[in-house]
Amino acid sequence: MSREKVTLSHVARLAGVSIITVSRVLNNKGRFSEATRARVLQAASQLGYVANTAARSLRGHPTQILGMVIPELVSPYFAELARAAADAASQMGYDLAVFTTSRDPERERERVGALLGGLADGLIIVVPIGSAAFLASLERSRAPVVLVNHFGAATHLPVVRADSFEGSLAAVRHLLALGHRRIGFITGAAHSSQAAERLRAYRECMLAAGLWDERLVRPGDFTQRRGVEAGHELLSLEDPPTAIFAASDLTAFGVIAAAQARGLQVPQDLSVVGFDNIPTAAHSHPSLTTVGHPIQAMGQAMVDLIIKAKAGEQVRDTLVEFPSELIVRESSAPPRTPGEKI
Amino acid sequence: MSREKVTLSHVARLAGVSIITVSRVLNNKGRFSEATRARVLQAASQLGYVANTAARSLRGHPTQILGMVIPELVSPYFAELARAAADAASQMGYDLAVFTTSRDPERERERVGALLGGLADGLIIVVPIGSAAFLASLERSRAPVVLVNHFGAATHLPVVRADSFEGSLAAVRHLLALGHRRIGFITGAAHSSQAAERLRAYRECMLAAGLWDERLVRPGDFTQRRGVEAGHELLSLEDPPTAIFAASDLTAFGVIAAAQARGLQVPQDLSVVGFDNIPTAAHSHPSLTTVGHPIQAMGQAMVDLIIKAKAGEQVRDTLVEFPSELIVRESSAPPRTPGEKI
DNA sequence: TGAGACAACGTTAACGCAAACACTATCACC
DNA sequence: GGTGATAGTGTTTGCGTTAACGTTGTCTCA
Repeated sequence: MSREKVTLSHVARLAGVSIITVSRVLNNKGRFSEATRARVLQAASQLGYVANTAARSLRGHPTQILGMVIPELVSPYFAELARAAADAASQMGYDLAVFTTSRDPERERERVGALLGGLADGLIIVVPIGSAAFLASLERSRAPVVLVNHFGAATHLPVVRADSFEGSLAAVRHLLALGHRRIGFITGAAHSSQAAERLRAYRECMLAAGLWDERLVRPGDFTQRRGVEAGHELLSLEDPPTAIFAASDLTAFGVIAAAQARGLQVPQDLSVVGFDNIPTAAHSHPSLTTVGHPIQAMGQAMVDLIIKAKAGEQVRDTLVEFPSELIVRESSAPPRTPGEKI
Repeated sequence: MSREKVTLSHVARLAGVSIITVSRVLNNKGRFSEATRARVLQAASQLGYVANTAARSLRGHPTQILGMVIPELVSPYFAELARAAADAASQMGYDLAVFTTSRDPERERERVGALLGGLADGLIIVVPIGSAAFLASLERSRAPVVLVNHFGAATHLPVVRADSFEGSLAAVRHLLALGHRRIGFITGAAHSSQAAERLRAYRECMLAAGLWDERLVRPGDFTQRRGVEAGHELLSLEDPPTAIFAASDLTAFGVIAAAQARGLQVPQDLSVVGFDNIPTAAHSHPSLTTVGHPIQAMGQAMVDLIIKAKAGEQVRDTLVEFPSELIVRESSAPPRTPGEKI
């Protein structure tokens, strides 16, 4: 019923015991009589006492909060990743605080420091922010940190990542097996290592098949808007592709929209394959052939690693890698043979 | 270069000054000579000093972190809301920590308390978690809190919300004006007050037009999956609707997928209108007619209110309400007249 | 009956930081 | 040459919590 903050000493006074006794009862740690326990709980509840997290943390008590830094919230892939981590954390009795990457690396560094300086018990970092120096300083801090989808600078920090290469290879081979020869590709965002892997797989596969053509590759940024644009660009070629592999599902949907806007049918006139297996991919028409990561398992792995690190287990140089998997749905089919044009 | 945590006193020792001098230099507060400043900064950087947020917070220093509690990350609407809040917060020099709602109300209450007990300077709560009692206890705590899209129990806490009624009314009237008479509706999640408003507008409008038919209303949950199902349900009626208004864009896309799977064309055979104006709505084919909220402005309003409250300004009973707006795109058109069936 | 065991609770200190206050030079000025 | 202003710096204290240790009281058993 008080209006300002209630501390242990208020509860203690009301219950007629010492501060430390209240602390023990509320933390269920140490010895106390049943009668005391009842009185303390009654007093605490009457005053609406809530422990001050900052003080606890200062004293070395864990906050039960894990921090997660992701590039953005709006992208379905990152949203799913965050959800998976949140689920796993919740199951282990933690809360997950999600932050989006700051544009300013200096500020980013400060924030990571602040998080580890009492706010969070551990940190899940989804993109390699900043330099090798930054990673090195994280290492030195000995804080429980796990990097996700990190392919960059060498580090001893534990890493959870999903392969993009094999899945992309499977996607392109799937299109080749269907009989496609002109297969377009729309890349992901320039700085993304995952995007680089997807492009690498496409390039390698097309080169091996003797089908590489630079004009079939268009830059993208994982967005649907760019998918529409790049789709039109590819379909405007004098010798347009019969299939397009996009580095994200959103981009793939953009391609489908572009194709439909031009009066083309998917998959009859154009096969489209995405990447990410976002929820929408299964519930669109046509449903989307795509490559997926085991996101639930990745979330679990991140949280497990953090908790292990907190418990003092050795996690240096741990690398947990998950496979990507091709999921064939309706948006990919054999190309029309020359004879059966509309 | 140290491996354990570096405190002010370490920096002080290395710089050959007292703790408070280091504090002053790093916070750029109070007086100190240029020489001292340089030595302190050098020492701090050499040791990799980062201020301990918990200790600062305990001392009354703000953390520059705002907390936000949303029901889920994966829904595009909430993701956009979080993004808007994060942008606004960043602009004001704050970081935004996003939490998803816990299933357990007791745990939720604890967490909110913990956040306000030293972790965050303020809290943006997107759904009315729990009871009037919970809101009352939040009020008593005098912490900077703002409720978003709260339509429930009476409270003196500041509220930012967007209208859903007028926009929904406009959507249904738009379909009526196009000539539709059988207009289906797919609701949002059962517990959502926004969903209730959208249904209320639909119902009121259809009743007023003398077109109300209970069978045209199907329960939904804002998801695309459910949109596919409910779409098939509606289109399987003996007298199917010529237009469907869905309480979310994802659901609307589900309806479109269902229609297309049945060989129907949108909008020629079926008009579809969504709600939320998610980014995808503009870049799909057909692009989606929908109702939108001014999400950027809402995010700004949330953060402004929190900051005002922190500064001691009176925000009791403040209600900032934003209008919803119909955005007409390609997915809505006049119904086929009886004569022009396929 | 008194020594010892142990349960129940309290006192004190410390976590890292910054505000309040206190102190010492240095300098200007009458 | 003393007064006071001011710049630069240090000491102390307390934020709310919990760990370590200390104290008190009760009970058991030889």
